[in-house]
Amino acid sequence: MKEIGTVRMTVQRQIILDDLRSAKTHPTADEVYARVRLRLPRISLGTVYRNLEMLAAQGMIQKVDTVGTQRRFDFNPENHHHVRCVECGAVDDVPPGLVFSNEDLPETAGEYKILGIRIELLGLCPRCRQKADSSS
Amino acid sequence: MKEIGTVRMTVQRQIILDDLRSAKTHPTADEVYARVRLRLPRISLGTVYRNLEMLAAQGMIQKVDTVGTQRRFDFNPENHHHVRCVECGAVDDVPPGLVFSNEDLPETAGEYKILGIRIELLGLCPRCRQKADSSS
DNA sequence: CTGCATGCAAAGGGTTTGCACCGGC
DNA sequence: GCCGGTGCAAACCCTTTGCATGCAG
Repeated sequence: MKEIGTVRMTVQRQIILDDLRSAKTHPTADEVYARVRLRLPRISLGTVYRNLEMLAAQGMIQKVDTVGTQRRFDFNPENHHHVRCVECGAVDDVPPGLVFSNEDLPETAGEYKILGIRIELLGLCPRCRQKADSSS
Repeated sequence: MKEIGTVRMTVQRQIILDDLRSAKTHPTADEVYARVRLRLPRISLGTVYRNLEMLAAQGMIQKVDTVGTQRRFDFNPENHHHVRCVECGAVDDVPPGLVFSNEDLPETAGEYKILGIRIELLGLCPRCRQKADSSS
């Protein structure tokens, strides 16, 4: 168990958090980097990664891990699921209760003790849906 | 839509498939590589990747994508979920029907048209469970 | 013979890290 | 002033790819 010392609120961290909260999307680290750089031209990508990771560890934001693609981040730390567009990679929130609520979690599965579940819906976003319709 | 030509059954592909089917675990590409090399010392890791990918595309095996870790492969191509041990990374099958059956899939979520779902249970394997108990 | 598959090695892409300096508290 | 944070660049790690050669059908 590693003890964490004091967490400082640096300008960088503040602006990263601001950006995430105001964008209300699910950006990747480099998208955050690109935007934050407009306000803080000398910030480094490493710092962005470090801060996103740390903010997630503090429970102030949430990591959205998706398989085979870049990690994304969510300003909303509440536990909820995500949909990913298989065409364009867009990620959005799933209305709560739609597919699985945590009460449904079994205590064990086979010989495993269950601690959590990761769910990722795959689908077509409105935009790509239209494109698919009009091209068929 | 890319047309696939004839798929040949090479020695390499046969042995990789054999290995996966007899191991009945969920190995990573390099674990397969290590074992197959005992029988085929000159095989390359690239070939292992290419074949695993191809066998999965043919529906003869299944990819087990887990977030933030190495990809794993499953000799069983049937659609089923997996549990991953958060301690040691071990991956096992979840008894069918335990958490979610595909009939439960909604057609839409928000504005997205739903095509599929990826579920990954997180837990403690029997071994790590014991370790945790005895150390507390 | 044809063209898919292989071995090798290099490139790729996202993420992490070592280090010296910087700046919150 | 102390110690966590930063910028920079290099390292990492898994996976993919280009290319000349090999071999299945």
